[in-house]
This record gives sequence, C-alpha cells and structure tokens, in this order.
Amino acid sequence: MQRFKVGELVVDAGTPILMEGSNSPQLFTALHGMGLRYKLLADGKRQVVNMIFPGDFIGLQAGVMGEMGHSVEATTKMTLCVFDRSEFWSFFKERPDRAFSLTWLAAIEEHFMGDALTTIGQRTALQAVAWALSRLFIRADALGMVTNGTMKLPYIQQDIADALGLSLVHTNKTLSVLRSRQLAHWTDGTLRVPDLATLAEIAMLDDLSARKRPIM
Amino acid sequence: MQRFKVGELVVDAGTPILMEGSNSPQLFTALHGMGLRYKLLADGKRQVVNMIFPGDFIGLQAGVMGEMGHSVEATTKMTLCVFDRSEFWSFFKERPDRAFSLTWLAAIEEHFMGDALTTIGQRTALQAVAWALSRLFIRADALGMVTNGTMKLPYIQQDIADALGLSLVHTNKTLSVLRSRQLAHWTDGTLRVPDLATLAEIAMLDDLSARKRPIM
DNA sequence: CGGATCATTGAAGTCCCTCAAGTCCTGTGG
DNA sequence: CCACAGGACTTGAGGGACTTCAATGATCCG
Repeated sequence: MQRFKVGELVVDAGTPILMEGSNSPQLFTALHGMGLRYKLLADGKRQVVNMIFPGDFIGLQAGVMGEMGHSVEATTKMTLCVFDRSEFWSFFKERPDRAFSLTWLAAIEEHFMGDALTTIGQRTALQAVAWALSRLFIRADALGMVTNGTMKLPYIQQDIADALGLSLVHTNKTLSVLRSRQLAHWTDGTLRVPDLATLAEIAMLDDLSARKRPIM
Repeated sequence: MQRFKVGELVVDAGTPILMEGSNSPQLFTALHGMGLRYKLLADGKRQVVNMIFPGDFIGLQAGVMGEMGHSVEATTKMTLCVFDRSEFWSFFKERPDRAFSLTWLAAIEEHFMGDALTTIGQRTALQAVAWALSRLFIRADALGMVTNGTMKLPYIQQDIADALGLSLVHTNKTLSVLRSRQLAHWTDGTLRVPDLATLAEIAMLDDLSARKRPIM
C-alpha cells in the first residue's frame, strides 16, 4: 500500500473530511480517532449512516463512482492515511488481492447497512439502542479498544438518535432505561457494558462475534 | 463473462434464491423478472432491504465474505445467469476491469442503502412511500420498463410496508393519499406516475436521474 | 459572568400501530 | 355450478410508542 500512500493527515475533532456529492481527489484510511458518516435531508434532518473506527476505509464511493453518497466528519481528533484517487484504477490492475479486499470491505459495509436498516425499520427504540451499543461494543472489542468492560465512545446522544431515527429525548430516556437495568452505562464519553449477552438478547442480535475485516 | 458463466436458471415466482447466512456455491445476475432482498428478525418481523431488477447482481456478499447478509426471493418468474463462486478469485486476477465493475456495484448498493436508511429514519410515511415509488419508477425508466408513464410493479403492499418499516394498514392509507392527489396510481401490479416531479418533491428526492450502473 | 453545548426530565400531542371487519378476487373441490 | 377458503386490499376505531415543546441543571470557556 505504501506505493499508493500520499501521506498522513491529522484533523481536529469536528472537521469535515468528505462532503456528500463531492468527488474528492483523495481517499483515506482512518488510523486513529473516530468519525461519523451522515446524510442531510433538505429539511435539515440528519441521518447518521455509520460510525468510523480505526481501520475503516473512507471514500470508496468517490473512488469508484466518483461521488460520495454521504458526508464524513471527524468526531475526535483523527489521523488519516491519504491515498490518491487517480491511482485507484491502477490499483485494481496491479494488486488484485488488494482490490479483492476493497470489494470485501464494500460488502461488509453493505451487510452492516442491511442490519441497520432492519434495526430502524423493525426494532423498537429499546431494541434499537441496545443493538447500536452492542455493535459498537463488539466492534471496539475486536479492535482491542475495550478494557475492563469499558470503552471510549466519544459521541453525543444526538448522534445515536440520528443514527437510529429516534428523537433526542426518547433516546435519552431509552438510555436511562438500559442504565437502570444495569445493561449499559454510557456517560462522559465512556461506555460500560457489564452484561453483553443480555444486552445483545434485548437487541435480538444473533451474532456476538465481530466480522473479520481486511485492512487497506 | 462467458467464461465464468455456468448456465441459466429459471425459477418460478415465490422461489427462494439465496438464504441469509448461507454460503452458496453459485452467484447470479438477474436477466428477467423481479425479486426481493430481505432479512428476518427473531420475532418474525421482516425488513425488505431492496428490490431486484433485471441486471442486478445477486450474491456479492457470499462471493466475497462467504456469507449472505440477507435472503433473496423471486417475486415473479425469473431467469438468472449463474456463475461459479469458486471462479470468483481468479476473476479478480484476470479481469481487473470486471472486478472494478463489481466493486462499483457494491458501492452503488451501499449508496442506495444509505438513502434507504435516511428514508426510514427521517422521512414521514408519506415522504417514504413517495420516495420508494419514485426510486422504483426512475430505476424502471432507466431500464426501458416504463411506457406511457406506467410500469409493472409486481409486489404487494406488504412488501413496500416491510421495506419502509411501516405497517400494512398505514402503507395502504398512505398509498391512497398519493392516489387521491393524482401522484401515483398503483393497482393490479401496475404503477402509473403522472407527475414524477411533484412526487419526487414530496419525497425530498434531489436527483431525478438514475445512477449509471455497470453490468456483470 | 454570560454564552454555548450537552444531558435530563415532565407534559402534551401526534403519527403511526394494532385490532377488527368487510370486500373483492381467485382457485379448489364437492 | 356453487360453497368455501385463502390472499390481497380497504376502511374505521382506539391505543400506544414516540415526538415535540419546554424548562432545568451541569460543565466548559472566553
């Protein structure tokens, strides 16, 4: 990958990285920090499409379709590995193994979004929040970001609300239910999950293992 | 592609094609007919993830991850082009251009699902139904399946309801609103859209053009 | 100290869901 | 040929999960 790497980029929390509809000349891999993918509607409503963890590839749609379907923003300070979009094609020709990995990543993303769709469409608020926290926790655990059953979760309640299609108020109340049931304590940017099995059961999550991901 | 093509398959309406969690040895491209991608929840709820049109590739997730994230079912009689999953990798090595197309398709799918997520999460029932019908109509138009402002739409109301996370009853009532406003008449498997611009405006759809798609 | 952001809580309202009938159509079998 | 069952669509009524409105407290910062 070094051949295609242009450099590294460090951005502050809150920095926009890619804009929906844009055709960025640069693609990224998140090295440190966390971010947010989201779409904005004409009336100002926001749908959070996904959370970005270290290792995530950013800009696949721009690379292959020439246009992003969502915006990307840093939630914490992030450092990004920068690639040149113009090298994208030669990448496919010269490194079929890496091209395969890229497609794999795209498939994982599609898989996740089908799951998210099911959550928003079919799960209740309690199930949905439990689902979101479970997924985040499992993902973080696979990355070694969990110690003593706790992890850094640097988002605000509005982010989760926008991810689940719920109002901020109801998200808050739902979180407090999970807290009172001793299933998930998320305060001050730290999430503690004492009983993942029960949380996942509420979420109707059938697979507690993290999906294997290729790294770009 | 002929090299990888194993044969053709004709299935009746209602036939399951791929199952969630399965690792099918075969991948498909839809040649004729229409289908449905969906996920089932433990409590029996169903989320329709996408509608399948002629030209759609089926089984990418199985091809690359070894496991489908959703089930696929034929809604009408379908004829499928069958590929061998075991050839998938050599495909990437020998035909980087086609591999690129495949990734492109995956990106399009991801793009669509982000849009769908936004619909279910943020749009009202009326906007959501308008969005769904607009998308279907635009997609069909791009495939030449629209004549005189009408197209075949061989789904039932429950399918759309499950796609939008709405109840059947409310979907029905919302459809009748669009009908009374002369914006979309969908009866007997035929959809007529006399005023796409207005329908799309209700849906807060900003792009009336169909996305260019590579064919596998 | 004023302003901004975020979390929290109570109260009122509404969009949508569930329940319940009833119609229409098709296919099936006596 | 008619009775019956099943599936899809339709419509009304009531209830509930969630939204919106509103106010408060906590924390941080220039």
